Amino acid sequence: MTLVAICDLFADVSRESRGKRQQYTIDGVALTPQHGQLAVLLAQDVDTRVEARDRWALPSDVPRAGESLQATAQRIITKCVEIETAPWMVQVGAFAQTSTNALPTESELTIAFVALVPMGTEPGPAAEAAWFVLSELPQLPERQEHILQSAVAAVRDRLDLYPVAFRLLPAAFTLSELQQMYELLLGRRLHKASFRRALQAAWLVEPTDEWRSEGRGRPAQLFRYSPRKRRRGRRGVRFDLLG
Amino acid sequence: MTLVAICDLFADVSRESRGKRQQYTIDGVALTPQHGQLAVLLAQDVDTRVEARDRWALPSDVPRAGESLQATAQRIITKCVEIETAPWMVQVGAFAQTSTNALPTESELTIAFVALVPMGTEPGPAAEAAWFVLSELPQLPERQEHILQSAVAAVRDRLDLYPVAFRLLPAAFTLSELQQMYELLLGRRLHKASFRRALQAAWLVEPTDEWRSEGRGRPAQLFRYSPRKRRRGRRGVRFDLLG
DNA sequence: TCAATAGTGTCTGTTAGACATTATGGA
DNA sequence: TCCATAATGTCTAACAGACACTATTGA
Repeated sequence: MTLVAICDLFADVSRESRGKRQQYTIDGVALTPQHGQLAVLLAQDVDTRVEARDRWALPSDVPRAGESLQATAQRIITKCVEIETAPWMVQVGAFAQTSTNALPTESELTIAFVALVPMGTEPGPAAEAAWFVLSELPQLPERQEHILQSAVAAVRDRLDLYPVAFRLLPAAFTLSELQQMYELLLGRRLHKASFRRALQAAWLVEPTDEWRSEGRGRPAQLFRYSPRKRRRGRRGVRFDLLG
Repeated sequence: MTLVAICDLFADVSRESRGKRQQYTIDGVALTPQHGQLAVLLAQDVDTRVEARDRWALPSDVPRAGESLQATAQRIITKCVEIETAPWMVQVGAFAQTSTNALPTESELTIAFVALVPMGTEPGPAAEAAWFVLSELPQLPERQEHILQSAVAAVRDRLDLYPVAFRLLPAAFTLSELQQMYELLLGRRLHKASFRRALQAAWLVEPTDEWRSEGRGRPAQLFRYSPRKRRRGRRGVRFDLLG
């Protein structure tokens, strides 16, 4: 074995373990409401090769030295959207490469985070990013499709435990908007009277002095998120959802 | 730079990227009921160094070539317990090294899975493993304490969505045992009559012909898990748990 | 017999879901 | 005026939680 060969081998190993292709990456799934649906933030693939043009993918990056997973995900999202405060975010999980159909640009392992971004937030100026409603997605790598499904499911699973719907709304909103947000996240219709009664019992919102008139009907009062008590559910076990 | 120096450097990089210390590991959190509490399966640290003796830790390993994360976790768990069928298992999440307090034996990143093992399952013969009730844990690395808390929380969060309690019971059980299991997982007492009414409405169990007498009182009928319908919850939003 | 546990029947306050009604704007 | 939407009141069936009661064993 010649010295040149050893150096080549060393360079190869070094690139893999230290260089841009780390053993794992972080994927950020940013969700926002748009046209009565959920929309996800996709970025143009940074890979400049010709065959990678016009390919959309979840924003992704690797952690910097000493940077936590959550901080990395925050950085990835905030780089792609015009947002002032850090959005609500939670880890979806780790996803290994599904051995078949592996793209050369994909890392062996990725850890996905899902973030909720208020409606009306624009994609960032620097990054090549855009919102896509879930029903009109471009072609995505197989693993990213799976991550996206898991991310939406992770938000839905937390709906009745955390007030995530308010994270998707502006600071002031009408109760109809709030109900539509819950219906969007739950994927089914709710009864207006019951919804408001439950909302009142939970002491989650307070009315403002403002009213908003849109279209024909009576103007709606604006509310703001303002949790008061935390009356933990002291009811028995609900088996309805089991099975 | 001499050839020897280059070779040393190469060897160092190579060990990190390919050798036994991978960039990520899989941790398995096996839970079982024991003495009215949850118990976790811990293994003796495989590290044979003197200072690592008598150190208990979560069973852990790295994926083999082409092995999925879930399959790796299954292998880790089934190696440590006397179990016939694969237990219920779900991913808890990815945990990076908390930069400070990093032990040299810990990988940079670990992906934790939690498994529910039926009561009475014995630790495996080959492995140096044992059950520890959560209130009497030995000293664990800081990150493993955190993983353990997250694993228990992950199971509790799924309690009202999936019938996980049955995974902790033998095939035949009394309704009192089932109620105790729910009380153990929920961390609070339930009302007997309400519990049974909800159970009957959910069509989750069916009675067997057997009865079991333990101690003084009237013998209890044995039931088995047998989900019939899946009456998805068509009720409104419960805000009690929000806030 | 007493003690202890299993299992069931009944009552009541609460609430989800449905329906109806009033209020208030725009077309 | 008609229509559309907001907001609220009322009714009912269902259910959670509580209590009481019966049933069946061991001590």
